[in-house]
This record gives sequence, structure tokens and C-alpha cells, in this order.
Amino acid sequence: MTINKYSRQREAIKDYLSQTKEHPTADTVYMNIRGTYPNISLGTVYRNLNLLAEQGEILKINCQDGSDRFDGNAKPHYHFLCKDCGSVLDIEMEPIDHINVIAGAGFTGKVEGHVTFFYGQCPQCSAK
Amino acid sequence: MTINKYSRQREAIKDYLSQTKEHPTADTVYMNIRGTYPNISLGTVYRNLNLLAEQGEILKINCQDGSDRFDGNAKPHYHFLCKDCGSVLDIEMEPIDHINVIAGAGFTGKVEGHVTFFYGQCPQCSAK
DNA sequence: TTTGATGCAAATGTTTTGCATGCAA
DNA sequence: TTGCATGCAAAACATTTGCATCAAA
Repeated sequence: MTINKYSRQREAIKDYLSQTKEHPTADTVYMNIRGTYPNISLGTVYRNLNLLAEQGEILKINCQDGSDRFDGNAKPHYHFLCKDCGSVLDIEMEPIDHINVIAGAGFTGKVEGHVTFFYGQCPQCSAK
Repeated sequence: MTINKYSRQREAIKDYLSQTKEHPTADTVYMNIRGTYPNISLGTVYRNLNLLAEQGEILKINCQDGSDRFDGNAKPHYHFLCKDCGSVLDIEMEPIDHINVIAGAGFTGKVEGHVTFFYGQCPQCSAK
């Protein structure tokens, strides 16, 4: 399926994403990869992140807080955005695809899926 | 509650949003208001859209398709994004706040709400 | 008058792109 | 060799902001 040529930069990006539990922005990825490949360019980071996301190897997530974030866990899952500290966390829950049916009930078009994220206070911020 | 001075530009923006069923971007709003006020600036449009959204008079919606969109209907409701033609439609359905409970079940933090939009083919595109 | 609102332009922040060169196959 | 990937810099967008001026209260 993969028609890409190997590149050590892309490999490093994939590795970095698979080992972090944060949901870094492109710029954060860039900063980290520069530790290993000081000459990598931000353009290359963006090109590879988009490529990997298109191929379903990573997830591109958008919580309307400025820049996009990326997740090395490509399995569909839900995210939580802390409105106090801005961190993005995975949230473990059963899939809620039944809401597609609810949405489709009063709609003439074809509902194929949904994008959902939750917000509130993360464990750390709600403890303060 | 409103501490704003009156401005004909802001009034025109509110009027325009209340009469359209589309979900225009800031730029589309700008283009339309220019028909009445040719000298209005894009900065003013952005300032007023943000002001109105903060005050809860309009809704700012983000479907991760480039630019933000605005909705004159301030009542919380759900949106549908057509992946073929890119249009954003209102979708009539009962609120699904029970998903906050589902999300909160396996989460230590405090889930206060969710943002959801649906995607697929709109009535027109699915008819083709 | 006072002070928020405007128009204009410059600045910002994020992401994309053109192009010559490099490197995997 | 062939052609995708890279680094670099410039460009493209969307949005915000500084500032002098304007106008509502």
C-alpha cells in the first residue's frame, strides 16, 4: 500500500509520535526532531505529517485552539481539551456511533460520521 | 448587559447573519456588508464577529475546513459538513448531552461539554 | 467631552509551495 | 538513472493589532 520512498526524517517523525502521549503541534514535532536531525525543515515536517495522516498512520486533530495537533495512535478515539491549561488528552470510552443515527433521523442527506471532542477541566486542573 | 456603543456596522453584520441560512466565513460577511458600507474594513468585521460571539449573540463554528464560520442562530445546535461540496448545514436533532456522561465515566477530570459536528453527503450531493 | 468603534495597514501565526539538490530504489 | 523527498525561502491564508480619527452617549 505504501508507495513512499523511505526517509529517515519521516521515520523519526513516526517514531516520535508513537512514543509520546502528548498531542504535539507540527512545531513541537519540529523542535523535537531537530534534536536528532538539526537540518530538518518545518516544511518537511508538515509534508510528512500530512502524508502520514492521509495514509491513516497518524491522526490529525483540531480542537480549534490555534494549530492542529497530531496523534501517533491512529485508532479512532476521543479527545479531551482542558479549557484551563490547554492540554489535549485521550479519553477512554466506548464509541458513540449511535449519534450518527440520531443525527440522520431528521436529515435528508447521508450522515457518514462525526467529529467530537470534549472539554472541561483535566484531572490536574480540577484538583486545584 | 450590553456595554457596547451602537455602531451601524455591527448592526448590519448582525442583520446579515440573522437573515442568511448559510454559515458564512468572516470574508463572506465582509463581502456582503460591503454592498451597504463600501468602506467597512475586514478588521472591523472580525472585531464585531468576535464581540458578538463572546456575548453569545452569534455562534462561531469551526469545521476544520480552513476558516471559521459564523451562525446568526445562537441557540446551541448541531452542524453538518458536506464532504463533497463543503457546505455547512444545520442539523435538527435532540441534544445528545448524555455523551458527556459516557465520556466522564472513565475520566478523572471534569467533562463540561462537547463539540460535535457530523459529516457525509448533503441532501443535494447525495441525490447525484 | 469622553471613550468605544472604525479604517487602514502592518504584523502575526500557521501552513503550503516552488525550486534546486539529495538520496532511495 | 529515475523520481520522490529534502532544505530553504518565499508565498499564501486567516486573523489580530497599533494607531490616528470618527462618532455615540
